[in-house]
Amino acid sequence: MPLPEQDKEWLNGLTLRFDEFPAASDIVREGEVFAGVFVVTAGHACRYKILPDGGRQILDFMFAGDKTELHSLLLTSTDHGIFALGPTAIAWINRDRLMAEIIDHPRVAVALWWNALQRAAILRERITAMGRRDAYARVAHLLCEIYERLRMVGEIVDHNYRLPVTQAELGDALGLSEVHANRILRRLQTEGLIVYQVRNLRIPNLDALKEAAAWSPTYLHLDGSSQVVRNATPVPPRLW
Amino acid sequence: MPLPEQDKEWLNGLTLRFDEFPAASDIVREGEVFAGVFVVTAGHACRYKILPDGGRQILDFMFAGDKTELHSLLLTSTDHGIFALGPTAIAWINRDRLMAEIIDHPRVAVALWWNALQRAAILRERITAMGRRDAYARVAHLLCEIYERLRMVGEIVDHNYRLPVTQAELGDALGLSEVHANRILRRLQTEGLIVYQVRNLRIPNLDALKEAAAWSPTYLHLDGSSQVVRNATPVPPRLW
DNA sequence: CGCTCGTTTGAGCACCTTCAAAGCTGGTGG
DNA sequence: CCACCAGCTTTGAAGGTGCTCAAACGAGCG
Repeated sequence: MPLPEQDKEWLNGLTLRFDEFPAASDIVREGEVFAGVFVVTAGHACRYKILPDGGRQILDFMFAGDKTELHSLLLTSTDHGIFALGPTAIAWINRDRLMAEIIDHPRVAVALWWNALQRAAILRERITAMGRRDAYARVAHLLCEIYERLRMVGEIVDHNYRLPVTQAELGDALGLSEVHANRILRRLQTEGLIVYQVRNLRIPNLDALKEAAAWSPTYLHLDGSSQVVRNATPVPPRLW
Repeated sequence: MPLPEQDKEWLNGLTLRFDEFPAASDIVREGEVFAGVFVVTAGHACRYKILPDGGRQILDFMFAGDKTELHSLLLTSTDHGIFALGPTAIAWINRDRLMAEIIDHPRVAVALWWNALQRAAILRERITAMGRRDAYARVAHLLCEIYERLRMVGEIVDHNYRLPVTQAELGDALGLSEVHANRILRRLQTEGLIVYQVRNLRIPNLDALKEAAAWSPTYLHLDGSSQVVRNATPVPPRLW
């Protein structure tokens, strides 16, 4: 996300082809040989796993600018699927050229790397929420995180964002039942912390919601990130 | 972990200095500026977070061969601490030389990269367990995972491994209370799936435990990994 | 030998689940 | 343009998994 404009354009040149997926369709199926690397250019997707008993766990969300890690080079098959929550557009990346060109674009390499570290931090925060927060704080926390992540890519309009997620999916992301996810959302609504209608979320008072979630921005590592990317690189350019 | 012997030796040459930590001590404190990269050479450590209300969440475990990701280069401060569960020895890595030498050792770069991908996969599996498995399967699942990870580094002796973890810590890792963690362990014990005494765990019938946990090895990506590392690299050598 | 830390067990309770059914809403076809 | 339909949301009621509080037991250590 925190890529300077010039590198973004350069990245466009790497695109193999664009693809679109309708709402509620699989982009990558669990267990299949990983097709390649892609970037979400618009829409909302998520990674998920299906358990033997049919249960589903949503692992994390992917918004515009998010990319798959470079699994395909090293791992033979995926351990999870990727699912388009709403209509979603992606750009498949030419792996060989990506690899080859990264040498000349240290910033991009650093950005990719930084991105992978941030994703891991998000996973750790999710674990923390699922293990040690109750359903109320957990839902509030996730809504805060999505807010901040969408804000970074300019998808927050007047404290509103689209969240094309059913309440069952929200539950699957947080380890809650559909019914309980609904009750928590209703409670947040009656308390005035959110206004959730037709898959659109409005957060009138972000600070209040963050308070309820005990949300802290540190795990997103927003501070130093873009500087690092911008200020040349901490490693010799030719390295990457 | 799946590093060929020659690269291991080479890695030894990169060590800045060795350090030892007693049981139940902090190796890295949460929020501090990240000191650097290190490898656990012996012992058992874990990453953790402390919540505002005092609750603790253990994020994952680090055994011999596990290393910190290269956070220190890109992120200004840690979002989590690292804690020595038992007496633990680590090797601090000389970052600059690591960076510089990686160029000439593509295998090592790939191994590091693969390692980061595997760690993320482990985090995703943990999320799945916490969200969609009950306490019984969750405990069994973690014990299976630790078994397999320790087996890779040769720390399983006759179906036994040391697990220098209190039951409270086990609970903190899985989102359970100390009391409930205890009850589940006792249940696994009476069912003959484990023998757990003085922080030593014996698994008489691994398949039975895996069955109880609905454990599948895919997320560890053990299959292709070492081959990839061994078979030169999928990318031009000079790249990494 | 006493002390501290960890384990074990009991009892009561709460959060969250499951099951069931009714109310909505947006999309589709007649 | 209306009616139907499918999927999503909402609400109620009952039950269970796992928590909290509390206390006893054990074991290693100074």
